[in-house]
Amino acid sequence: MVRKITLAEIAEEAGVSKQTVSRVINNNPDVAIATRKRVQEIIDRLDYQPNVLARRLSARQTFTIGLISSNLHHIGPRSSFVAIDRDADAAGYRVLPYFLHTDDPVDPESHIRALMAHQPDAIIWEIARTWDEPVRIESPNLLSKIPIITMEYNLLGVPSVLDVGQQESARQIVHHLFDEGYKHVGIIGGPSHWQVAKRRFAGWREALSERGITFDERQIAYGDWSVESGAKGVAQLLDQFQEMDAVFACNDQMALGALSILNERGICIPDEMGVVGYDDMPECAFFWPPLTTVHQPFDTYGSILVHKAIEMIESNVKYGTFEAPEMTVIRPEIVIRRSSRKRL
Amino acid sequence: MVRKITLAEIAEEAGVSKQTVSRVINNNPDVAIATRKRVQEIIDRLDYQPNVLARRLSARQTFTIGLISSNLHHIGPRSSFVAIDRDADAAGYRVLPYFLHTDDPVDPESHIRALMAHQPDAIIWEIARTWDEPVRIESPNLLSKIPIITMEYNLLGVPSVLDVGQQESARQIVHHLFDEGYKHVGIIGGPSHWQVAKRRFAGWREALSERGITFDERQIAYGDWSVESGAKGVAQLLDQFQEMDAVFACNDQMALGALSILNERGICIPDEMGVVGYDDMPECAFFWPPLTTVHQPFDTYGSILVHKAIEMIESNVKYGTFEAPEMTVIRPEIVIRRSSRKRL
DNA sequence: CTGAAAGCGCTTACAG
DNA sequence: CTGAAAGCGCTTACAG
Repeated sequence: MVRKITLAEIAEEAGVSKQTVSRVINNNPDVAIATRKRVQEIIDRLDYQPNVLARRLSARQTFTIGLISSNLHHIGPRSSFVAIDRDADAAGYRVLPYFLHTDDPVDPESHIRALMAHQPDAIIWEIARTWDEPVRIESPNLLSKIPIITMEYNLLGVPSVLDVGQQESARQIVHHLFDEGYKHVGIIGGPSHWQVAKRRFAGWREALSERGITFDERQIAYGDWSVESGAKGVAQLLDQFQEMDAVFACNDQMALGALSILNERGICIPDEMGVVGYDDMPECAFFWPPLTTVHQPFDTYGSILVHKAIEMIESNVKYGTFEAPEMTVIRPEIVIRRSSRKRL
Repeated sequence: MVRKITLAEIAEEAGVSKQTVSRVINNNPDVAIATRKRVQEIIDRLDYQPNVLARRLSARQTFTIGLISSNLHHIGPRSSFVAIDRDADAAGYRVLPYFLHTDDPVDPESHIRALMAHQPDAIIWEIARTWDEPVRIESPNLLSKIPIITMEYNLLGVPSVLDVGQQESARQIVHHLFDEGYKHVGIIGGPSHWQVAKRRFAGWREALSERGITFDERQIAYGDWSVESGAKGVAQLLDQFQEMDAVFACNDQMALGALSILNERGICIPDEMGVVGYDDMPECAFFWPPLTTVHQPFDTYGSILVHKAIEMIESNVKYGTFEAPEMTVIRPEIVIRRSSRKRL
């Protein structure tokens, strides 16, 4: 391996001390203009690039934000991640992502510990998983050192900085179906260990009960968020819940699967069957027919997470202490398209 | 900020030298069993986690692979990235991703230089962009130190390790349309600074010329890969190329946009109009009607890139030199679904 | 405005 | 099997 140029060599070449070179690369104003110019020229000529590892090791801060995130194949984690990465970059931080590649049970402590070894200034926990028993991070070592924040639900004993009204918007979209004149609303739920799946399911149940409808097991199918599972789910519902005239798929992908089966069987949407989804992925407006859904501003979620994390980091650097910022509340709105317009 | 436990403290506590602790955490066999046990117990009790930065700074290797990638909103870069991250993890490497968030012109040298500051063991350049004039990495400093590989096209003067037959499969899918009896095939192309867009376009043109068809500007619309642009593109084609009876959208998203407009206008697919896409994203089989497309094994692309990179890293570590591995050739296959089955 | 010294937390030869 | 010394490439007080 070819050796890389070091700060010491620049200092030597310029006939100054290492600190002076350090000041130049860090834009410290306490350098004479002539000195700065001479050093900078040598840096440029030798194509010198400071070693980030060394810099991070010796400095107080690494300007790094750890992120523990779900699989990027899902629109939510993906869109939030893109926003997190972009906004962190713009603020002078690097994101250190740690992606979970399976849907297996996760052990938050071990993941956070692994990330901690990289000395991030803060950690964002972006996994929407739920556990049968409450899970909290126990090790005080882990909690006290740097800010750790979560997306929504206070699962880990760490502050959640963002409250998304999943249940409320699910409730609203189901009410919308009733308002349109549909009577028998089935649901294709998400995997039950996802917190968001539970919330959306609860919203459906709440709307039913507000309409005085008795809860019925036949109205329920479960998917795994995938298109295939939405297709299977609607087929199962058509079979076991024959009076069904509308279906709430708990994400847009599953709604697409449902649309496909319904179209295939010649069931007319929205006249004979209403279909609604959740997320408002960019494709929704181009489904056949265009899909009514709940719009989630994932981009905003990501931005909020980064900015709260940075806020906490800066407090930590300045005062040696940090506290949870105020929780931001977001209420996703429903977007009505043709798939649910029975009255038209 | 609370202090973190260091190797020195473990050594002190255990009454051994730092090297011995180092040997324990690195699973070096040259440690007496009793010593190892005692040290390990203290490590566990104090919840010690070695500082990755310090380790990387002093060791020869960082076990890090730099990645320069396009926006993850596109299925290709995203799926490949997931595979790269997963396979690198499995092999004991961390991926250091650097995502481009805009579609603006990029300067490869500056991106590679920025990544280099993190001391990766190799770099994967995963941007499919093209430049008007040939772009090569000039700085010998950049090229000689660590392996840098690209996805396909030898854009940068660095080895490309994967050859995907984009043009050939585009050609095949257009021939498939002719075989089904379609006569007038329009195209919705991708942005022209994407290498893959050029290749797919060339495949379309090649098929036309093989069928003895004269090239006609009215048959062409350009999109930007998005669903919206596919919708606009097909509307434009319907307008300017009225005899059109089939359309090749250069990715599935744009094909979805096209399907939407065609359905909207009551044009029957596949009888009156054939539609084909490119990529075979998981949703394709559930479009209305299900979409004929070219299947790209993005997952495999990612795996190949990682494994070639690791191969080169290991050669570099062992022999202090590396060379470009053999290029792997992949020929994506077409997947025929209903959107193009005129003969049915 | 500039520099000599110490230190960040590890690993690498080398010696025994 | 174990350890004293030097070093990775920077930054941080501190002194002048």
